[in-house]
Amino acid sequence: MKMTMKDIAKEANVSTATVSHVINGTKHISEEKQNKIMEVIRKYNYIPNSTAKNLRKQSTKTAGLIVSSFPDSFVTGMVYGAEKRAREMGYNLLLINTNENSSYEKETINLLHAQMVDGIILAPTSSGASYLNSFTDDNFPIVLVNRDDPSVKNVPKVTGDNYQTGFDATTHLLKHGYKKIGIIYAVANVSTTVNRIEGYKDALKKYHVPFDDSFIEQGHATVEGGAEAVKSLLNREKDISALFILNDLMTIGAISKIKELSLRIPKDIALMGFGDFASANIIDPPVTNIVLPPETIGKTAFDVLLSKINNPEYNKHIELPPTLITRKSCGC
Amino acid sequence: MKMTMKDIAKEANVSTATVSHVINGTKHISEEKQNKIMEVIRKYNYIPNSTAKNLRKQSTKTAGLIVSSFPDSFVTGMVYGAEKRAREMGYNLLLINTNENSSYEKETINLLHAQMVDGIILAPTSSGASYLNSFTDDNFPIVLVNRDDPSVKNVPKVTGDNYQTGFDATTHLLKHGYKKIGIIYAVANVSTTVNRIEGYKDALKKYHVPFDDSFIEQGHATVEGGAEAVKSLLNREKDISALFILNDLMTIGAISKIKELSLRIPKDIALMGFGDFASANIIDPPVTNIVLPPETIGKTAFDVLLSKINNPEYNKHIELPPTLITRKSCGC
DNA sequence: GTGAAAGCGCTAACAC
DNA sequence: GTGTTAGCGCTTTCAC
Repeated sequence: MKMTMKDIAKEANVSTATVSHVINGTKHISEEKQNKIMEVIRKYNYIPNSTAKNLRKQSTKTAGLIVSSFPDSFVTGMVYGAEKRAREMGYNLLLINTNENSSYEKETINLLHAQMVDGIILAPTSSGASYLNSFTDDNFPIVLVNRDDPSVKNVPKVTGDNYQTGFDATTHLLKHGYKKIGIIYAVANVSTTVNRIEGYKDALKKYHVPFDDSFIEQGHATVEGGAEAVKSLLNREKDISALFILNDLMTIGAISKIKELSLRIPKDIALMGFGDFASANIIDPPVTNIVLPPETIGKTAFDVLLSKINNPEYNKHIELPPTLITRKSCGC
Repeated sequence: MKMTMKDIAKEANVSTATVSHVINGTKHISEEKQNKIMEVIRKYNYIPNSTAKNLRKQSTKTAGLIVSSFPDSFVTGMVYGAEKRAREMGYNLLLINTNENSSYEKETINLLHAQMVDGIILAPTSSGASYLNSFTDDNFPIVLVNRDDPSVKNVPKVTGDNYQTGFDATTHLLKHGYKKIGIIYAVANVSTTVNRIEGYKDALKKYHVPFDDSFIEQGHATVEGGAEAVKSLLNREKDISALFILNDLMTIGAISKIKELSLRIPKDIALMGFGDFASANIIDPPVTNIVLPPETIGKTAFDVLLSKINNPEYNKHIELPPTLITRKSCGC
């Protein structure tokens, strides 16, 4: 049978107030009653009903984590970091995957806003998140993660430094002498993609290499998508000598296609991937990647959410730097 | 300002009951009042407080998904399948990762049991889950996923057929003529490992190959762990001619180590991996894997949870069959 | 130190 | 067709 605090109180011959106080340590209760109450609690294995507690306290100690592309290895890492941190801090995490579906995203936020959650960590879809302003204006704690959206005001953000990522990756390729550098990306109109391309452009500019937007190709964020993107890009631009690929699955697909085309890496075409997938080192040749720390981003996002919950004025933008892991595919 | 149903009722000159009925469609309300109410609701962008609703209805429309090793690609796939299905069915998912920590698992289940969740999908740790019986006896809906634990009664289960996985993988290697087949695994005392090894033994028996338990090696479920396990196994058993590796990251580590040892795959040592990782096809040689469908397992687990919620007597064990993806590493 | 009781925001039985 | 109201299980103010 399901026990309530009332039942416990009755059996211990005290009031519910007293029971509540010993459970939460909110007031000093005589040792005698305390012992008696704990005994009854243990006897029935009683656990207070969180729903009732939540209603009363207007807080659920759970946060929403809304991502838009799962399972992508980067996103998975973020989820891991956030979940771990949440747990450490006594929170639970509601995981929602919107699959880049913006109207589902809105719906979800509305739902979670209705008290199910103390705050939300959101990796927005590509459709823009300015509708969030009605929530943030209301001081509902939201933090933007991974993807930035400048149109949302009054939110803290945790992202990787995608501009620097694009800049460093491109510079590295440029230093190896490659000038015709293609880019393959998956999701348009998100800061991760846009900023990396900005960095790419600026690196080209610095090296006086003209920018050509037909060197940029979009594809699906899958192995097959990467293969197809390479094919269509190389078909159009035959003298591309290096590739910067913004997604790990696509990198794998790209390598597959390049080998199929009997092109040699890096001799005929050099390769720079994004995100450090496990097999990067045993592929022939080992693939050079530029990485952003997904787990740290997730963990930090949760910390930032907590800051925002405790201080509505907290609106920092934390940007984590990239790391270049050089192996052979870039010509190193 | 935060609106309540009472506020809406007052502004629309009706009772809260009427508001509730138009929101939930639980009774027929005159079109006139209905319109008025909807208008007020929209005006304030009102959303009913779920906590209050949950308390009243004794149901939260959220389920707990407790996994013990995240982010492992198999687990990630399961999470994806379950989350997707939950969403389709109007449920939310609370994701918890116990990191193989059994006492944290217990704690979590206690917590979630206290009304935060309508049921739980659990991939138990290796420490045994018989303590669950106190919950399942109470008809709290729990489904075991991925890892089976026969000591838990009155639960439905969704797993891969791990016995068949071990049997088929081993048989395939045997048919290629390999007799000295090593096994590398990560987690001891879980059905996934134990049953695959059972299948391995039975396959050996069928081919009249003696079983030798020093052919079995444990390691960490990481790239490095796989490398080390291969090293120590090959050090001990020099005439091993094939390897069955139960975890994808370990497979990658193993390949790395084998190449480092200047051994050729499959000539010197054949390889059978588990789980179809993206790069399997572009590694040299492409690696043969036996796979169980993580996404289907996750999706099915959620369906089964729903069945269990609706029918406390539902206790089926659904076992999904493996698929062999033959490439080159096995000698094919 | 302890208890009575109000009230969090909703649903649903019941009355009209 | 609509309103009144009890009550879900807890926390917390206020008396004592």
